[in-house]
Amino acid sequence: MAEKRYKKSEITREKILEVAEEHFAEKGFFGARVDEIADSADVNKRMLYSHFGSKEGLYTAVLVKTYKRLAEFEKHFIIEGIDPIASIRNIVLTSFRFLSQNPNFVRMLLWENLNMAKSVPRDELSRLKAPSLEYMREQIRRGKEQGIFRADADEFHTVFSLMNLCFSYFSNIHTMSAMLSRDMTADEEVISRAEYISDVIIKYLEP
Amino acid sequence: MAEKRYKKSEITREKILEVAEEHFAEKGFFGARVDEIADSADVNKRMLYSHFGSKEGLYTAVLVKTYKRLAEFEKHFIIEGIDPIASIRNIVLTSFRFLSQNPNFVRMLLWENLNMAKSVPRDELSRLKAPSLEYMREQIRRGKEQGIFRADADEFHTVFSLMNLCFSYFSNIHTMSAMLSRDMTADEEVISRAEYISDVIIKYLEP
DNA sequence: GGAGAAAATAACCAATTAGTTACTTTTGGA
DNA sequence: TCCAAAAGTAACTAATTGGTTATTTTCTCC
Repeated sequence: MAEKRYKKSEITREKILEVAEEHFAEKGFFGARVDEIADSADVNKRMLYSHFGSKEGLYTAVLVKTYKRLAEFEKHFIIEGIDPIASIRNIVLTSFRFLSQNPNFVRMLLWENLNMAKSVPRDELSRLKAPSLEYMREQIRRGKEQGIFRADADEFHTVFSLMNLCFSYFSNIHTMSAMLSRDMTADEEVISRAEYISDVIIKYLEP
Repeated sequence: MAEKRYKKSEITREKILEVAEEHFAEKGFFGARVDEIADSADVNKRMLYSHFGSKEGLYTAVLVKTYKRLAEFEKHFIIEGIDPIASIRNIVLTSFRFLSQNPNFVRMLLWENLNMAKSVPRDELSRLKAPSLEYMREQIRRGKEQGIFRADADEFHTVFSLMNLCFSYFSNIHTMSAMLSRDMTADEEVISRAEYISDVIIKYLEP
């Protein structure tokens, strides 16, 4: 049972990671404080450093963990034996489900986007390239072959728009709610938004 | 000429503001350093404080200035005497022009969105509510009245989508370029994107 | 041209920050 | 039972940070 030895260390590590995710998602890399993370996790700062080496090391670990959740979720995008239109609706709904369940993912991605090309090199993360993107494109292609979608519909831009529409709903929800004077966090609002996005995309694709 | 007195002070103020915008847009409120801003502006830190009171005061001043640029630009959204379809194309193109010319605006808005409800209270800014939003909605309504657009097209969601599609192109351009392995900063790419967005929106609105 | 106020400077301060060191406690296997 | 290694603690450090003070320079108006 060599693996089980000092299991408590692993628990501490997980606890730090969990708390750190909240802090980094909330305040970003520069806004988050190492001492605060250690305190919130009820762990000595020393342990944080022995596990992750530095603030940056901890941040990267959080980022990897966050991205992994998306990778694991991607299987839900794929449903066999449904028509391309249903497939697109499923992609939108699945994206909405993931994004609403993972607000930290949304925020971490936004921070990353803003801090890009700075301080922290994240080579391994730059090859994110979710496989589901290629899947979406396939669905459009399949629809074209079946004559359900226009042959001249732009596949690249459509996939890009679909992603943007889903993501930006969650990333701008607060600013937009204020700007448009309409609370968009309500459940029925979220669902109606997902439907609308599917409608727009499908209408564009249709002949 | 009492106003002209000590004009140099005003020049210093502008210089600080200009440099601070670059720093805050680049690194955000927490990432930017007061000393660096003062150094870059070739100005003594003391002057920065006598003009703006605090780091927060300076940040708010930059934010106000940035937002004002949008307010001034909004007139370009409005063109009299064109049909609703041309109007929507103009709105998209104008948004693209503004956003590509004001990368700092894009970044400041992203930082604001992430820091929202934190530390810095910005009451006066929360009532941003660009009047052009109402104008967009009017154009859709006008199209409906003329029978060019579907009567049951969702006005709110469409305005929201149009904004999101335009904004997210510029806010995610780097992440997305990497993810989709396609450099989207190139000029012809930007133009084709604007056209695509108009197409999607118009196709949704058409009967 | 000199008086007085505003603008500008440099050196300083107190608080906070990421990161470390020297030390004690716990653990699992022999 | 004992011991070596790992886990954990608390106090410390050096650097950085936003912000200030005491002082000198510059400018406008009489």
